[in-house]
Amino acid sequence: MNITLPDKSIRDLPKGSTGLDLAESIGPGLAKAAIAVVVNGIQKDLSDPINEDSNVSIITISSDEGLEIMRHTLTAQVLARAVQNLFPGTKLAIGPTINNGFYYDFESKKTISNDDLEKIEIEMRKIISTDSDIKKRLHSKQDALKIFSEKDETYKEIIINEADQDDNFQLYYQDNDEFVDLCRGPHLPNLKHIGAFKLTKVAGAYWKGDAKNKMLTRVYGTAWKNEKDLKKHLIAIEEAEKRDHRKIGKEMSLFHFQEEAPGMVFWHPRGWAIYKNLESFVRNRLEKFDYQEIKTPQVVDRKLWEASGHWDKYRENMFITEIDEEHANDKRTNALKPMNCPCHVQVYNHGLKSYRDLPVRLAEFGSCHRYEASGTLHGLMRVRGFTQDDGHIFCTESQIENETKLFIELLSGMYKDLGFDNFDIKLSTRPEVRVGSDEVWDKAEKALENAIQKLELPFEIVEGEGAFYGPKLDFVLTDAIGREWQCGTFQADFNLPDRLEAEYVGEDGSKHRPVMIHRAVLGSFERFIGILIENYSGKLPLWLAPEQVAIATIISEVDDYASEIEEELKSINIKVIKDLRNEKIGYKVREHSAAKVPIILALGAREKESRTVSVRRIGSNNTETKSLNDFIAEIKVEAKSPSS
RNA sequence: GCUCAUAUAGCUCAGCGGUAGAGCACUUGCUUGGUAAGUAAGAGGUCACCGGUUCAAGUCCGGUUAUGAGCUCCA
Repeated sequence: MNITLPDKSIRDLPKGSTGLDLAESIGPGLAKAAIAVVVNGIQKDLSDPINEDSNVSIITISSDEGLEIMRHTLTAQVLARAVQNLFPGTKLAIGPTINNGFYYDFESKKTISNDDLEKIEIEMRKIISTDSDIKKRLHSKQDALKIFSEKDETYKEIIINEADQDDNFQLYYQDNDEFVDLCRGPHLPNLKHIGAFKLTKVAGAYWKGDAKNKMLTRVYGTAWKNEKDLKKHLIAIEEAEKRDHRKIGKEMSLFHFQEEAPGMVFWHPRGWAIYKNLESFVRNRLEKFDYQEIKTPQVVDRKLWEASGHWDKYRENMFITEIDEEHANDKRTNALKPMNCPCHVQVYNHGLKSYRDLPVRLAEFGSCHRYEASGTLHGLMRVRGFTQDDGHIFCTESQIENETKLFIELLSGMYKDLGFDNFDIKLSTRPEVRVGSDEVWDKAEKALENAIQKLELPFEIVEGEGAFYGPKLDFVLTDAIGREWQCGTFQADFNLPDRLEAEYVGEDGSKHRPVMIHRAVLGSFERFIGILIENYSGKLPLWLAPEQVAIATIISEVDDYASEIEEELKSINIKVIKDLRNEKIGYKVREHSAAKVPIILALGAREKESRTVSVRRIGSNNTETKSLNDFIAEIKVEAKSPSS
């Protein structure tokens, strides 16, 4: 039979040759490095026979595919075996690979904790050092079930029973046959191909990812082809931890949380300064795009939530308020608003609207409260009290396309000015369960798609992931270290205008339902500020920084000069810290650098004499001396918000 | 919400049955020093909360709350 290699060369091998035979026919080096093959696009074990003319490529650990196979073998054959060696009676569930590593889910009588990881690693290295071959046998369903039921591997039995095949269940063994695991494969032919690895954490995980099921113990690890790559990865994780907004927020005293209000931010002066800078940036942009800003109530009677449908669906996530009976006649049940849209419809409904008024664009910095499950709270990223840069557009179906286009223009400009040049767009289409006719969905999906295409932007379609009330666009930005954050959203809604009876008078003189579009660019201010802090490692651009210039004196004779500069900077709205303390300049520089003040001016006798300033910028160890007038002119321009 | 872990000074952490510790920060004295820590002294704590074991509990046990890592969830 003829085997076609990726370089199009053809080799003639006897029928039934294995991947290993093929590799050997090419060269001994490759035979040694080979770990698996891809036959006609499907990954196979090196020992699998090839029975017909095929396109075959050989996988080594240097490729992404090879690395994944190695991680897979490491978890399924080594980690699983090590845990069973150490903790007999542990049952195996599943052990897949993930980005940069792998995990395995176990059910064990012994609670496995982080302290056990080192012990498990040692056991794993012991197993690897045996250089065992990994062998595969195929079993019928019945045989496979028998093998695992004897071992009391409940989860493997479930997997086999739920599989649609009747035979060819792949079981992998190591040398002595003591350890067996069911696996789709392929695996390394021998444990000596395993590279560098480290177990990273243990955590609970539900069987099959369903909260109704039993909680299993999941052990996570990371694995690479060599020590160098492993180290690189561990350093990258450390770097990411250094920019954790909770850590930086504490260091810079931006905000805090406390027990009495879990998930609600106590903003400190400096953190709130950032918030205000961001808010006024957004406000200016919204005005430019013809939004009208409104403000609606925090506490609203349940009747409105019943009408909007939220009471039925999301009540368990709402903060409900009841008035103490002793103190009020009015015992109505209210809820803190979990979202702004029902209130926005109330504003829209006030006064008769004509088709000439559309589109109506209402915006609100809407404070919302949602009772999020306690385990999901996470710094500023996931909170219970937050403020959306929310907005709702009431328009006709035929206006959706243009509104989409305008929104993307608004959003891309804002992201760019905030320092995010790249973002992806995801278009989510109709889900199985939905409201509205197919005809309307066709039009709405088409409108969103057309708008993106006219702007010549790439996008991805996510089938069936739209909300039940309409299709949506999600905007995902990429931060400085390559992490993705979904922030912006644009959702057409055919449901709420109906439920809350929004109307406009059409050209024909009769009443029609407008389409409502829910949209946000940042998502929530809290979360977005968290993202900004992590993106910039706290070193925010001058216009967003809570304190912009620190004036640090070297000798007390220049205090008056420092005060003069302070006054001048304040007069052009620059936020200044004047540091006249009896400390050395090195001490002052260190302190203000740690506080991430963008600009430090050091003033000594020379500067006062020549009316200059010595400028030191955050992130740089160089200083630059320039005339006070030049500095003022420069900073005046630089500190301007990009929205002004 | 679930699993596991953690909770000691403003911050970072040590202490693990026998009178609460360190570094930094803070206050005061000396020091006017040229770009990431001058120097000395002082002050600062119901050891998260509630209960239990013990002659004796930050220390051991149980519960509560919060936080962390995952899981589930996110209108």
